[in-house]
Amino acid sequence: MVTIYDVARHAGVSAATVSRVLNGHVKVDPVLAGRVADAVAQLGYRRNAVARNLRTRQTTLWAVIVSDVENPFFTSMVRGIEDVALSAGYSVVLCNSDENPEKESNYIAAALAERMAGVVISPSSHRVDDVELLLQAGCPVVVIDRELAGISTDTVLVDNEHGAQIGTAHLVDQGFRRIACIAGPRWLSTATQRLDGYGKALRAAGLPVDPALVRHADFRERGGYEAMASLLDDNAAAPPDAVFAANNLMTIGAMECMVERGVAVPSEVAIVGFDAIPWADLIRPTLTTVAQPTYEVGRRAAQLLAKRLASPTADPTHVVLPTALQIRASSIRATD
Amino acid sequence: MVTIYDVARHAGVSAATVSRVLNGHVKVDPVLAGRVADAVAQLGYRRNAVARNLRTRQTTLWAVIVSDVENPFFTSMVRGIEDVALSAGYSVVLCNSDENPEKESNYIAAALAERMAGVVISPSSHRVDDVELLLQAGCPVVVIDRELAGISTDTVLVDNEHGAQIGTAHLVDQGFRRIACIAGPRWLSTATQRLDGYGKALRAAGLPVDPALVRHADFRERGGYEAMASLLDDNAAAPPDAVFAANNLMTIGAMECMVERGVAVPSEVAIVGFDAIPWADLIRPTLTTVAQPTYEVGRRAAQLLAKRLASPTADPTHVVLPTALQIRASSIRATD
DNA sequence: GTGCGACGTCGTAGATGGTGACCACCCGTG
DNA sequence: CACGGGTGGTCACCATCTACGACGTCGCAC
Repeated sequence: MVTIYDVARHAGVSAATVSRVLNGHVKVDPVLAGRVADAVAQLGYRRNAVARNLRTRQTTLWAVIVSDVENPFFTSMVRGIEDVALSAGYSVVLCNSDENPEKESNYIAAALAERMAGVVISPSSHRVDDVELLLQAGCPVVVIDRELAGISTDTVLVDNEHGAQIGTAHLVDQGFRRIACIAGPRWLSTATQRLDGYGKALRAAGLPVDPALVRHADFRERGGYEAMASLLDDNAAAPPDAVFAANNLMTIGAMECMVERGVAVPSEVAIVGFDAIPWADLIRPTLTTVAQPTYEVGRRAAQLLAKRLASPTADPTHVVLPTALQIRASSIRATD
Repeated sequence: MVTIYDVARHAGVSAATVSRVLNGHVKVDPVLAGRVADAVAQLGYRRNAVARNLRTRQTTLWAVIVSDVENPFFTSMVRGIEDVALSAGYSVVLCNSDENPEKESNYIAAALAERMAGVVISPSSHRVDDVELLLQAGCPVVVIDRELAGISTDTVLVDNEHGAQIGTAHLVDQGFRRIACIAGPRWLSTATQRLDGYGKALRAAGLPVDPALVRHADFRERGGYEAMASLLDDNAAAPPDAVFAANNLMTIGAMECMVERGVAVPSEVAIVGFDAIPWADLIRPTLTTVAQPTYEVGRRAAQLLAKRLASPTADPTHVVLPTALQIRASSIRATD
């Protein structure tokens, strides 16, 4: 591997001058600069970021730790982060914690060990100590999608409670009365807030919140499927006439369960899901969803991180983005 | 940030001894080792991977450069890579080249600069020089999904030609005669091989390959949509009765175009897509696809990379995995 | 019991590649 | 000739690893 010294020798200057040419924040005689540039090209020199990072005590890498790369919600967000990061001169490395706190811990340790410039994380765990570690080490963190209690960082969330409320209220408006909820894991703020929104909408309509109509699952397709199956099995006497599913993959799972069992949607059971679903227009019936501005969540998070790197001591910013109900066929009550 | 010297001082030993305890491949007096471990715990020491990477001239990071994170095909593959990498002691960082050769170049430069241990790449460009750079620098590369001509690396592909052939032949078997093809970018091996398979199936059935029924698009949803629109517009006199779409997102796009225009699938135009599509069972009609073993592609690629790191001089391995036709409703000819 | 050699363990010091503060030098100008 | 601004070289430093050498201990032989 060719080093800066090889370049210096080849160009007949000192290594420091090569470094100056490479970084460009100090003036160098154009003649020498030219010789250096030639030497770099001829030798095929590429600077060693590892050595550079060690000396400068900083890197240009951002770690983005998402809880499920296979969920289109997160990949769209990543695109938003990337676009901002690249234009700010940073590179994004994506880490998939797979809803697994242990993997998440490992990636945080790696981010710390590699002295990454910053971290954007959608926490898979409600534990706060790993993130605390990052902050103690002076590594800026932006928390997205999921709130982390008891810790003060820049945050970008969406209005989960309100989104769930309008989604559920829409079902109420349509005349459904036994509205079930497939909620997420109890320890995730997104899950509890969406469950709260569901409850609020029911109470606002004077409807009871029946525990028999609420299931907690894991935000995965399989979990949604099983929750739906359990809702149908356990309420055979008085089945739900509608379901509010707290994320996209669980909505899919619930749909698959109903298709498999021949439950007609929406005439027997209507459904509204949280999170947009790719090609929702092709699914029959088309799915009513509470859409989040996923790309925008990523973009804002990246902007916050860039700003924090510029001024580390500013007060944490909390951004809450709005959701929007997109009404399609799956939630429309058949007119008798 | 606490360094190995701080630990050494605290434990009353030399930094070298701390290093030995940390790495564990040299014997150290258990008493000293214990003191070191205590000091590490008390001070909250975390070793600086940057310095370590510099000194050892190696890292434990793999760069996985995919051409589109938003395509479920790639994310599933990434999971396969991850699972192997983690169990082999490596961490995976995911880079999204977004089908953009320039971004790809940047990420390769970053992988090189950061001296990553290895790279798994699904090339967005047919240019070979960037990958050549990696190889010259001694960084092992595994190419996946797309062939890179004129370069010798470990490779994991699927049998694109055969997959396309059985997909198209299935349409022929169903009695369709004007079978169009929405092909991918001309410079991607996956695209040309699938187009070849399409042609082969037609010729085997004694059908002509009509250029008016072939469109090249960009493997994106939008591209599939536009290609379908163009196929319908330009062949208004004698429209295609079936379409073979060369990847998942373009299949979706083509479907959306047909839904929008009220073209009935499969009675007016049937469709078969390459690549599985998530929740294909929920789409109406359900989609016939040529499925690839995506997770397995990732797993095998990771295994090859791990093996290459162990023995860098072994001959390159080429793995070709089979595809399988999954027949659903979108390709079934209505019986008159 | 003493001396010597072997072995095991630890510390010292140099190396890894690059950066930047500091200093010396050159040249132009007053 | 003195002064100063601009340039380039020297060298210390970033945090860690490891080759080498030193030292202590133990065993064995005389």
